[in-house]
Amino acid sequence: MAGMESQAVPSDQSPTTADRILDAAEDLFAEKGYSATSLGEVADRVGIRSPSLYNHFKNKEALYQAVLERLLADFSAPLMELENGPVTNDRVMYWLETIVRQHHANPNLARLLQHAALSGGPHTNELIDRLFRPMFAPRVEIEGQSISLFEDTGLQPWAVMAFNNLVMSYVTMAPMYRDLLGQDPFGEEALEKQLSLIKTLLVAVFEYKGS
Amino acid sequence: MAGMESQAVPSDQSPTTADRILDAAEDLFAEKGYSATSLGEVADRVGIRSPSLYNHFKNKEALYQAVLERLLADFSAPLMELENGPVTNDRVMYWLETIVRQHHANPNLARLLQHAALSGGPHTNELIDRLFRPMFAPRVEIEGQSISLFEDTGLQPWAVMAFNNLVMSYVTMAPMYRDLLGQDPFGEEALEKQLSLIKTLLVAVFEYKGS
DNA sequence: TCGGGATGCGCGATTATTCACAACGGCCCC
DNA sequence: GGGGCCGTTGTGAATAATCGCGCATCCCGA
Repeated sequence: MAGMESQAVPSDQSPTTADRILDAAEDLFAEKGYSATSLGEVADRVGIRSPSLYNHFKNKEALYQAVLERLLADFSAPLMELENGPVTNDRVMYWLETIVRQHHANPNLARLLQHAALSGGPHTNELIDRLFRPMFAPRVEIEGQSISLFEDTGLQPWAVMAFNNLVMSYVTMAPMYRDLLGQDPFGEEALEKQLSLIKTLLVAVFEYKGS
Repeated sequence: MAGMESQAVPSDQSPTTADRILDAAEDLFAEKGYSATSLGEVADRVGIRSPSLYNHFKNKEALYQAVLERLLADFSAPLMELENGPVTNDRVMYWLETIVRQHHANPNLARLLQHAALSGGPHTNELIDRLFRPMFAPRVEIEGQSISLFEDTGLQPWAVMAFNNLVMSYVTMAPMYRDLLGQDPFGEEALEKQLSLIKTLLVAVFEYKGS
């Protein structure tokens, strides 16, 4: 789940111990949250003893920050791409699809963010600043009447967050989907269904001209 | 936040110690999750020492179950009401509004559920069974073409879950909304905005007849 | 031989849980 | 009405487990 992240190394060689620690820690932090994750468990997954972790990371907090950094690097890319051009309906649609696929490929960032938001701890702010704040920075230009549907009602930022929540909460609620819908929530079939649903919603919003 | 729950007692008298423990525990479990919540902190909020908790609850797990029970009793009511009649667009709309208001009034159930889903622990199943499973039980009758928009594409349960996620993730992401939108996410103004947004989405879906 | 990395040991803090015991209120019986 | 009694609710002390983390040591490959 956290295995095939960005790697600067030439690809074929086996990952360094530090990377394997990051992988294990990412999964555990995402699953149980910061304080409920024990370094002993991280070490167990890597196959070393817990004091060995300190050869690679200063302490638990530093390990968490490193995990966060690696995730944020991956996930802030699509938005920067969106803003490299006019914000049309089509490109918003494409951006949303990219995000959905990305969270399906690695659900851990959504889970980490959800843990942070729930406990309102100090980690929350960095995540907000790096993931969402850029969305509401003074925009280059917003074109088309579609998105301005919300703009003039003051609902636009709320709508943006709503679609984000739609994507991320699917991932954070995945175990529920498995049991309720009887389907692997991260399988190809489920991905197609979620994409189709979100697109339907988005198109409906685009075509809706007010009651 | 967890103060004015259902009370069988004549109302005016001060709440029992057990109730005050439940209130404190509910807030803490919802904020930090099960294992990150310490009984010492619960006891502190009540104003007693932690061993005293054992006079009212067998152990930590039993306390958690009691908290859950009280919440589920409150939150499963609206759905039962929905199913006491034809499932028309108007009544679905009304049901959704009720749910939104309920989660705004007490965000703790959504938070508890989110913690459970994230860690996929044993608490998840009971929540699913009591909150969501009834939604997908063989229905009495679904009327109107609106909802069947999803039905014949096999997306209907997904759509139901999507709107639920929309409501619940707003609550679990509340700290983010406070910082991003600069507004108390549980204030009256925010509630109106979220209601308006969700209604807009729902109407858009109702009126959308396929691209 | 040198040094990065793994280890065993152990300290101090926190945690859930148990237990013996004290305060207190009501209740029966004389 | 008063004295003994008991059940409820509180307490401090103690226990065993777990955790983050520091330290001295050792191993192994360059």
